Amino acid sequence: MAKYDPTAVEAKWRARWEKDGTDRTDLAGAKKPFYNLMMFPYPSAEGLHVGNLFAFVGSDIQGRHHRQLGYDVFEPMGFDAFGMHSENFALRTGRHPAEMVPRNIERFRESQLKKVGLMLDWSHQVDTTSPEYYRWTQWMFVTLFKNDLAYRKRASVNWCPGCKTVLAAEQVVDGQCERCQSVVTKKEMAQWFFRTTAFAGEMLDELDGMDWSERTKIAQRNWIGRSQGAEVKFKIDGGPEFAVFTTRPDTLFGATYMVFSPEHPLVPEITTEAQKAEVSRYRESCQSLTEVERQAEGREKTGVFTGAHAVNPVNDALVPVWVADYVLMGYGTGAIMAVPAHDERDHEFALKFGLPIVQVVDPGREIPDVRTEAFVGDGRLVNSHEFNGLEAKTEGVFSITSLLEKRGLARFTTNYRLRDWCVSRQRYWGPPIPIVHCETCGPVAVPEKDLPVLLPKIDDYKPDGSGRSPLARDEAFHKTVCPECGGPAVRETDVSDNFLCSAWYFYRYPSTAFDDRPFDPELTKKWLPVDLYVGGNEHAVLHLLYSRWLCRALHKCGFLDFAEPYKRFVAHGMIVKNGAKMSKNRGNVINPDEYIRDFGADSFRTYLMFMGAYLEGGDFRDGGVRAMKGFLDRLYAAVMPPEGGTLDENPPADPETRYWLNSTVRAVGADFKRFSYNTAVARIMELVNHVTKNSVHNLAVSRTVAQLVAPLAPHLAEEIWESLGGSGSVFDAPWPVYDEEACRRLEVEYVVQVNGKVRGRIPLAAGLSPEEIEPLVLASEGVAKWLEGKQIVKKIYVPDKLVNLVVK
RNA sequence: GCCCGGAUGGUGGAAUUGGUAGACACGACGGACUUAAAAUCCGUUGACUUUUAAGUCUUGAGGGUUCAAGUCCCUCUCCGGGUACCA
Repeated sequence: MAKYDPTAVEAKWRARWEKDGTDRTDLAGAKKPFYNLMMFPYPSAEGLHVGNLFAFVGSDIQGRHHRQLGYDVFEPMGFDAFGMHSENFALRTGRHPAEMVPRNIERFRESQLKKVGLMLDWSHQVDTTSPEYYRWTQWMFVTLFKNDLAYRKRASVNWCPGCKTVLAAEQVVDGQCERCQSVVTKKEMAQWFFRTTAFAGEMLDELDGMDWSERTKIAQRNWIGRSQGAEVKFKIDGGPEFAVFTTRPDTLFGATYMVFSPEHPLVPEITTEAQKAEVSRYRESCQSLTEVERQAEGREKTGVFTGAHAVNPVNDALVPVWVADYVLMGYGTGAIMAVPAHDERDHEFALKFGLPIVQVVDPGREIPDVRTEAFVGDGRLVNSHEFNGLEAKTEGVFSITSLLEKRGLARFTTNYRLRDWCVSRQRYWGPPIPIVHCETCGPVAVPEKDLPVLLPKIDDYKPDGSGRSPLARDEAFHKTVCPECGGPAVRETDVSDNFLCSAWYFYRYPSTAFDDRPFDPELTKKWLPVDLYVGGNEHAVLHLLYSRWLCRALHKCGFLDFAEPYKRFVAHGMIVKNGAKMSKNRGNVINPDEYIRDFGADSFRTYLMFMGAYLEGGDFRDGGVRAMKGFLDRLYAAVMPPEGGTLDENPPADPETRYWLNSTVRAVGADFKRFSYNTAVARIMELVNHVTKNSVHNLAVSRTVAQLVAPLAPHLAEEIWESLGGSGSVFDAPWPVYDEEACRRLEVEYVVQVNGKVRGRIPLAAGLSPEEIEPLVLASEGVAKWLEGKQIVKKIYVPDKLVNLVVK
């Protein structure tokens, strides 16, 4: 059998594409722009992971197929090279990130990415660590600062003792640092924040109409977490007023105590002399608790009494005020009214500390005693004086809130779970935050003309845990003058979270040629928002959330005329090996390089896509790539002229061949459209099987096969296309048009069921009427015996498919 | 706990709107070629009863709707992912 040599063929086409500029896009001249974006990788020292390739290939197929459909596809690539992943590795190996990173990038691009056969336009590469890029990352910061979307505040923040830096809420996973798995603690520090909460409501509302994978939207919805309720005003007996947030204002009469978060600023003020020592001891102990300790499964509630009492505004009842860490300062007002009868957490707390439990909701059915178990459900109010009989509901807007609002005791309000994005990092390997602290002017933005604030190359870049970046040790870096008053000043020494670098990289790709603006308005108008973004769902509440927020911010500031960065986002699945998640610990990580070397990129790509459903994920099996090489060999042999022969240049005449050809074109096109790559490969296999079995040697058939397989196996497809005299690149040949008529079979096999059980199959001409079919069915052998002595009470006909006879 | 996915042969996985379950592969078995092996090609391959032929069963478990259920509805089990004291 004629085989092809992937090493030679792939090298040939890599060189050809590069020479001809096949993968480069004329951005200014494009008529039908299609911006095909994939999530850029961070250039780790380990090299590209098979998961990266799975993601990239699935995206590349979309890019290549859109090109076949006549679009001008722009498919760029870059490197997300700032951040702790690179820096931690550098620290471990003792190599400076400034030297290690460029080498990693080089290796990623030249030895790996370029060998995969991705249709990447390398003339627009982006590297987030280059000053030409991070100059504009800093510009983003300055722009946000000037528009009051970036601010500095002292707050209790997540501190990773391993990485010795603060982290955003999104980077704390199960109480641990996303990068190094250290247990995260709380630390009170002054930090830079972006006002992500400012757009929480609109970002949530916008989700409904967005063309995104549903599970990604659900994750964002939960993370933003809207809850509607009321803020109710209480007063400390003989002290200040304070507000609580509740989604159950209807249960106001059931509030038997109040709880303040340990960090609540009113706590020291209201605590009585007698309780001072105990309260301050408790507050200190909360500070030192880690997230893991605080949230430990089944952890008992803790808290202390402040000695103060609050006045319930509806009945003037005095209730004790407690401090407890189950109330969080970062949510609502940092204080709650506790209704132990109708809230599980309050109930647990009340039981432990012997606080009263008053039932105010009557569900109208038998329930356990609220003294032993909280009742959380709908019903009617009781023990609530003038509110008795009103509807009580666990969610929604209640009439009772309006009543309270009229009396000035409460107001409707909406709270979001989302927190402002903490963006400062006490680390070295990131873009310095472009702010200067001046004693007289306060924090001042570095003027745009002075950007970038260059990251100095320092040898001692180890974080010291002091709560300040290693840059704070470099006086030459931070000693400066105030851009406003000219007085002595110090630079901000923290660097930005690297999620800021990745929140805007796709605006930069089209505009890499411009050094006087982050993105060119004309090109941006033409190419953005991104047409299709394919990536992993693990970024649902990180990169995808941040980049949506930044887009909205830039839109509000007048730099973009759209508020959503991606027209469509598709989340691919995760790939596992032999049923188990891949990890270094398990030692079952796949090295893509070896497979590509041994079997070729085309076989590897096609196998990755055949393995399972792209959107669900797949299971990588060892023999798979080899088997796929076997298929591509068979495909090659099937479509090339037979030994000593030629291909028929007439259109195929045989109806069977016409059927297979046309229906495969139809099916593969539909499969590409819905990311169903595994079935697309199966369809092509069926067509190839037909061609082989029937020795079809036909030019049109062969060329079509090359086009069908091209997005999957681009090198091989080009090789076949060229050998068969096709002009130009196979990707510039218009996608074949199928003939609907030829997709129909002339003869079909009817399934005959009796009472829903299959009793026979008869081949019949397609398109017959029930009347024409009936006698043939009744007479057919195998069916007749099931009808003997029975009466047909119903007949169901499904055209060209099935007859079901219901008998008695 | 809550929110999403899943569960189909020995294995990975197919199955547009309910209409032939197991497409397409892998593996296994048998055969051809070969001194032999590899490679390649051809055939068989859900389970059970049984000699053929035929029949029965079969999409995690149990119920239901329907002429017809992997697909729709209810209850439950297990697995994967996300999230977690958010008032």
